[in-house]
Amino acid sequence: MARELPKVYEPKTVENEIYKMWEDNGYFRPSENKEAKPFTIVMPPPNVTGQLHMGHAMDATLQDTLIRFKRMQGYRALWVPGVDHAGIATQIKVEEELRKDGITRYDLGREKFLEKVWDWKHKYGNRIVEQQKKLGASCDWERARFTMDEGCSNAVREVFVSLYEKGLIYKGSRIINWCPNCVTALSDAEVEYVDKPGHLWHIRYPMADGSGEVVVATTRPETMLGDTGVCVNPNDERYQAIVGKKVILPLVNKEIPIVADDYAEMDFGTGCVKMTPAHDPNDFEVGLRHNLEVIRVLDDNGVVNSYGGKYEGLDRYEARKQIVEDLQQQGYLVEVADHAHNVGTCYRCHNDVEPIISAQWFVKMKPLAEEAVRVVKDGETKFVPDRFSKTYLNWMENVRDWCISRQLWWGHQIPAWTCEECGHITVSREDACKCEKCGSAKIERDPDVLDTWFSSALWPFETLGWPEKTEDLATFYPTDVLVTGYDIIFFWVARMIFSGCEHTGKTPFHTVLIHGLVRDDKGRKMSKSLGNGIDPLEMIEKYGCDALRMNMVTGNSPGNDMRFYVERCEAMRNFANKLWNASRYVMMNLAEDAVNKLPAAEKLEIADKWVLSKLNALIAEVTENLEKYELGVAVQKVYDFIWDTYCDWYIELTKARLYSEDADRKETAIQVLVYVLDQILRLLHPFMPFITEEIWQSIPHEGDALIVAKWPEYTEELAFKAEADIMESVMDAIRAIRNRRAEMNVPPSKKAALFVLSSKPQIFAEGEGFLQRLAYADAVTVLVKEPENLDGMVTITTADAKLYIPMGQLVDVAKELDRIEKELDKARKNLAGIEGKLSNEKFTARAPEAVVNAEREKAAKARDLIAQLEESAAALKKL
RNA sequence: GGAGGCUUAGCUCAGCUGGUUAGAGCGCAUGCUUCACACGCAUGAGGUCACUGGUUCGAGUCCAGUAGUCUCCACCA
Repeated sequence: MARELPKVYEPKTVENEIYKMWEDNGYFRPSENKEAKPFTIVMPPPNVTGQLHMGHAMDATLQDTLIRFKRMQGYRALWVPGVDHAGIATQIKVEEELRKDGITRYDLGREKFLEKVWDWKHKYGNRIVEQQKKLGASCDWERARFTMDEGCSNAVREVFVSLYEKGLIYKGSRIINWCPNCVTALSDAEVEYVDKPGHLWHIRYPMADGSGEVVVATTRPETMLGDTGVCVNPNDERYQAIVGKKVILPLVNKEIPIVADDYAEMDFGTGCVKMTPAHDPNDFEVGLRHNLEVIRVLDDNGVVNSYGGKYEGLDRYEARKQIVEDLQQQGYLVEVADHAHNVGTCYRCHNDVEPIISAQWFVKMKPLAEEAVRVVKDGETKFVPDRFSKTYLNWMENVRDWCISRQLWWGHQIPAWTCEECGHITVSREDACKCEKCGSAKIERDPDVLDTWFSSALWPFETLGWPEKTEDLATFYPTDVLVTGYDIIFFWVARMIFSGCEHTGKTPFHTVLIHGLVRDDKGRKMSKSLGNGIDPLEMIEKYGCDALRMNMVTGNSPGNDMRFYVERCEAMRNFANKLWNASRYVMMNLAEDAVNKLPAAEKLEIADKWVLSKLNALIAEVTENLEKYELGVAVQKVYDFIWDTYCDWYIELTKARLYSEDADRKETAIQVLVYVLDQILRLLHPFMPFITEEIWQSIPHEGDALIVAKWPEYTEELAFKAEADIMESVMDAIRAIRNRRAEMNVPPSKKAALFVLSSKPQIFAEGEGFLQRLAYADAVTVLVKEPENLDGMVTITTADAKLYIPMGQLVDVAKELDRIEKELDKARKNLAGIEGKLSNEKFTARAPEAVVNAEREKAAKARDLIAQLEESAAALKKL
């Protein structure tokens, strides 16, 4: 009987059904087996506004591969999914929608606006989840979390209050990065510096006493409206006399002092720097030291305010233009030089960020960083690859206080109430109704919300129930591996580590597996503006999810970017099809009532023992590679085994038996075929979950589903070294014959007799069937001595045998001799190399014995080959 | 100004703790209606592993330097 399967694998029809089957059966939940060790991954929560892109596809594929591997190994594998509320991104999105109706969030008011955002969340928030399911992600959706759900909100509140109580959160006026477009403060990490061509304007500031002038240089002339001083280096002889004097600020006509501070570098520009303490972090520091006034001249929208005099109401760029023009006209502009400089831009909207003095909330980082540095230094958390621990440490050791307040509405509102009577700030776990100091009921809640990353920082434990003492938290925390891209080490990984240490006393994961970015085929970042993004869902539609996943993981090495080639999806689709057809072949030959059971050892033939040995080695290697997070290496080995070892060789080797009349031998072959196929499917399942499950369900199997089947293990009894070697000898002969026939352009349909002379004749007696089928021999004769007549005989030499094929007129003796000479030359060079090594006493004395022995074996083989070739040459010459 | 990555076949990339005849995919060439698969089979061509030194019995693999290239971090107006 034959089980019929379609000739071409159709992923589309399979994937949805399989996924549903897994989900319906609860396979994504960690097993109930309390004896088993837990293994936990928390998923980097995608933005609620997100659309699945290749970055997600790679991230999810790596995580899912690890989770599936561990699940099969018997761990209580838990992959916690969730979605991030993404403060700015989401708010902007909803505001854009409102704009279509011609309204702003201010028209609606905070409460109504937030309702709109929640509406939006309920409407679109599940889209990214559905897309992740298309990737085959085996997360426990029942445990899915949202950074603004009740539990996470509680966690955020608890963390904020407890840090405040410990004095690690404070409110203060500092220079922060301000995005005039998003109208909010940003953290240092949220600023992207871009090299932009600009100018250096040299401006004349006359001395107040009329004794001359100083010239200052600036890249942002509009900030001069807020200048409250000029700074020179105390050691600068040019300016010693004028320190303490005053200059007149042009356009503003105001006297400002000249101060001396190391900050001014003598050899940059003129050595004089204008000081704008409200709009430059360095100037702010200098200002503190010298008691300079702080005058903020730009408002929240980047427009000049009333301190800007006649420039009030101008946007910062217009103001710059106007001011430069006026300086020029009034003769204050000395020089304009081209000057490229590093401009901070908003990581969300990419507009220039303005350093502005502003009252914001900060997390005091120094005390928190200490433990976060220690856990990485002590290896309690390891980065893979290791070089990222340096990146991390460098950042953490120099980290500055974290500005966590955002002037947005969408997010966790800061639990702080300011008293209108006494000015005291009440920070509380419960919503406050009166001032904790004076008892006044006239208190007002801080309108700001927290940085989105403030809640993401708690992700590994808030998702498991913290601050409640839940069973999940006890079981699955600390988590095991965090998988993410190097682009968010500072934003997220670093903050999770110090948060975990501070609030749970434990580093949140022992391993951080870092991957790179997915780039387009030209190596460019995939981006909306370039329009070079490739939609993962489109690839899934076209080539199947498994093919896309394979694309993401083959050739992928930790920490390195990869280019996306559609052609590789195609190649992987082909691979899926190959596996599909190999399975079809096995099933076609399978009896209805077949079971998957390896035959007794005495029934196994050399091909069986060979493939089982190879499989055994594969299992050991792949398991080790996966445990070391070398997913790319692991998958390559599985791929090669399936295509090369199983399909191209083993299946072909079994054909003679499968089509023979010997029921017993046939049975053995088919049993081994099924057994190996089953093992292959297990090894491949973490990478290609759908097709492997689909096939596995169709072959004889024990258990309900491959997703929860046992991971293969190395078994000593299945390592048949000697038999595997024999098989390789025969395969060598087959390859050599095919090679010669191809060179001589002999079509496969033209069979020929084959005579074999070997020091190991029994090998070739056993291998006769293989030679017939795979080396186009019609009859195989094992010889005891060299044939008398070599006329019309093609001679092929391998390490273990000499093969003779009577090809009559096709043989060209001169050509034959020529090629033997070539082979001899190669073999002699090879031997010379090995002998060189062996005659080196230092080598034999110092190299490990196994290595030396291996070289000796190689030398012996090389000598045999040379002897054989020489004999052949001599025989030919006689003709 | 610091830190780090990359440089291996025509293209894109693997190569783990030093010992392989240096691999894969795509591409290329030749042949094949072989009863699982042309999304296939067989065979082949193609590499002084950027360069220069060093360590070692032995280096694509470790160390130093050089060149090219990319990235991150940093307050030089």
